[in-house]
Amino acid sequence: MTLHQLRYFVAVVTNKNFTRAAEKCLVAQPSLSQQIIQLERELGHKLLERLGRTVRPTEAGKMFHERAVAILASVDEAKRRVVEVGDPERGTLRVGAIPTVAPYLLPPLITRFLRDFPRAAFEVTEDLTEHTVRGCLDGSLDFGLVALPIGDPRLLVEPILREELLLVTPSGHRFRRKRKVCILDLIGEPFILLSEAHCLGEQIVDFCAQQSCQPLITCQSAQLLTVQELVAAGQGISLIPAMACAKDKSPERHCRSLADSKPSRTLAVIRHKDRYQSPLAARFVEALKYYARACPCPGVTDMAETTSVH
Amino acid sequence: MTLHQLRYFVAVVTNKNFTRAAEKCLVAQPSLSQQIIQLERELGHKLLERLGRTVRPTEAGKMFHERAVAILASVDEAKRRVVEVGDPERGTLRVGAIPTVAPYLLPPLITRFLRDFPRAAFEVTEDLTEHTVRGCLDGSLDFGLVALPIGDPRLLVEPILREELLLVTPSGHRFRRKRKVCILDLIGEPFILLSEAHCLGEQIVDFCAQQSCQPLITCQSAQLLTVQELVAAGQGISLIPAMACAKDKSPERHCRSLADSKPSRTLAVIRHKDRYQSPLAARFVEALKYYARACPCPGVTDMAETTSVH
DNA sequence: GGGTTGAATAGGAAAATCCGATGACACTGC
DNA sequence: GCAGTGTCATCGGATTTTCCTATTCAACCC
Repeated sequence: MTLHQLRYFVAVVTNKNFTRAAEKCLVAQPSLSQQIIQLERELGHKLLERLGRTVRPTEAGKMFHERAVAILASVDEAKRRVVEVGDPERGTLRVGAIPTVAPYLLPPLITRFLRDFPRAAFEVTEDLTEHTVRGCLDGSLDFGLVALPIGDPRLLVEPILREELLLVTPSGHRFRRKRKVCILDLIGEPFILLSEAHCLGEQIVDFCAQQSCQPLITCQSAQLLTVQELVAAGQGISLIPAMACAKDKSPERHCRSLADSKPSRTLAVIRHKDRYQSPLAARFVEALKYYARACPCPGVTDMAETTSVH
Repeated sequence: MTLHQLRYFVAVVTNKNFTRAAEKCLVAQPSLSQQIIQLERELGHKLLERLGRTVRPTEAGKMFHERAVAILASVDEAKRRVVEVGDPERGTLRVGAIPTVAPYLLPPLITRFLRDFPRAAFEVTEDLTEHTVRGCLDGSLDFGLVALPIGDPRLLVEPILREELLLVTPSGHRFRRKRKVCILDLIGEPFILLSEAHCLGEQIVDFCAQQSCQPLITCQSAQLLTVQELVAAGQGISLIPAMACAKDKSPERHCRSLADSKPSRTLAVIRHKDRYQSPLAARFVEALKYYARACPCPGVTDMAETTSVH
């Protein structure tokens, strides 16, 4: 058995296809096929079912895949830890973050962190909550930045900051003339919602349902930026995280707090409970908390020193 | 990085010597040297300090060694689990046991188990408590049979049976004429002790100290069998586990229970808390408990259904 | 059926690994 | 000191493994 064989096998399972897997692994398809066949021969079991056009793992294959991913992650971690020995400020931090957080929180944070730790390096992976969680579990991420709630008991969840969701309206909207806008004012208002694939989209729907306020959803978009631009274009109003509003300098739209029940979300760092945390990673989490306290952005409040919840 | 390189590296660390490691790995020494050098080059760090005649790992090397052992164990486990898929009664059980237990408990148990599960296989490793514990921790053993106490919090400890330590005397000893022998009768009596490397040796010393009874230790031996033979040869008396007495058919020595405070030890199965337990391994632990209940040997009592202790 | 997609096979090239012989170095014993 | 020994690194060539291109074979799709 070879680590290459494990890599090839994992690639086939994730791509469900030999040819694409071979491309990803930068080898020719026959080479990959041979290695898989040899792996199966050594183990004495078929790992993959080749049925016509699709490939999927057998029962044994599923089990083996799980272990193979763990082994590869473990190899990777061993390598990275060797680099860290003797210079705890050197190393690569693999950070996952959801798309509604990553562009607003990470760039200033990473910039500042690299000023203090110039020999650190970053690998940022922007993806939905589900994938970020999976990355933390299988070891391909050191930690993830996501919004609560997070349920997995294998993860350590540290709340970092609470972020208000602000009302964003086109500049010329009639709400601008109101002294205050309440949640129930949104009823019947054309509303632009983030796709429910994002946890933020879900959370807004839940919040509105709780407040018995059903806005008139006119449009669903996959990106926060698109939502903002649609608002500017006069297609409706929306609720947007405070940090996204703070970054938004466009004169065509305007952000404000709701007057009565202010919706918010809590961002948290998640990481695997049992996995080793490098000194550098620990420093980054510290920096993150410090940043939350010092954040100049209105609508963002740091968490009181909470103990970790799972 | 290659799995072979990891194996070679681990072999060098355990043997503290390239040449011997190469022999163990069934390759020539230059091949092994090259692979180690390449591994070090890839990681960008020296892993081993070659100082004159001895080799020892650097700081980075120690850390990497720990991970390498875990990775290799994990590869091994993945292989073994593939074999188990589809036939949960097939597989290899890697059992560790201390020398004062292994020859008395395992042979009948394994014989009986193989009658019920003929497609199972065994790999028995007989070694002192410390090594057995280490094997369970690093994954080279599925479980271990040891005597309490066991302190490591990463282990699951299930007490199996309590075994009395019986007094063994030469056939013609004056104790044979006594109706009962008490612990304090042993004072000043020539006593043959098992080497304190064995936990049993330690336990007997502790027990005697507790009872303020200091026998006259005339001889320390590394094997239980040697102790028994020395007793038969009239060199003294000793305390021997009940199962060892039951196996002992020699007419030259005689076993009996102490009349007052009966010393005993508790045997337990230990295994890693987080590691996967194969169905077959679970069946073996069951068989072990069943055997403890049905054990025909006087001085052995099974544990009441206890919850696992750590 | 002809076209397409995708995995296996074949044969030879390229690369990695291995081996024996040898060199370099330190320690040992006289 | 100085030969002797134990031990790891280096060298050149043999062996084995891996990889690539070209091709075949099988399933699916019109």
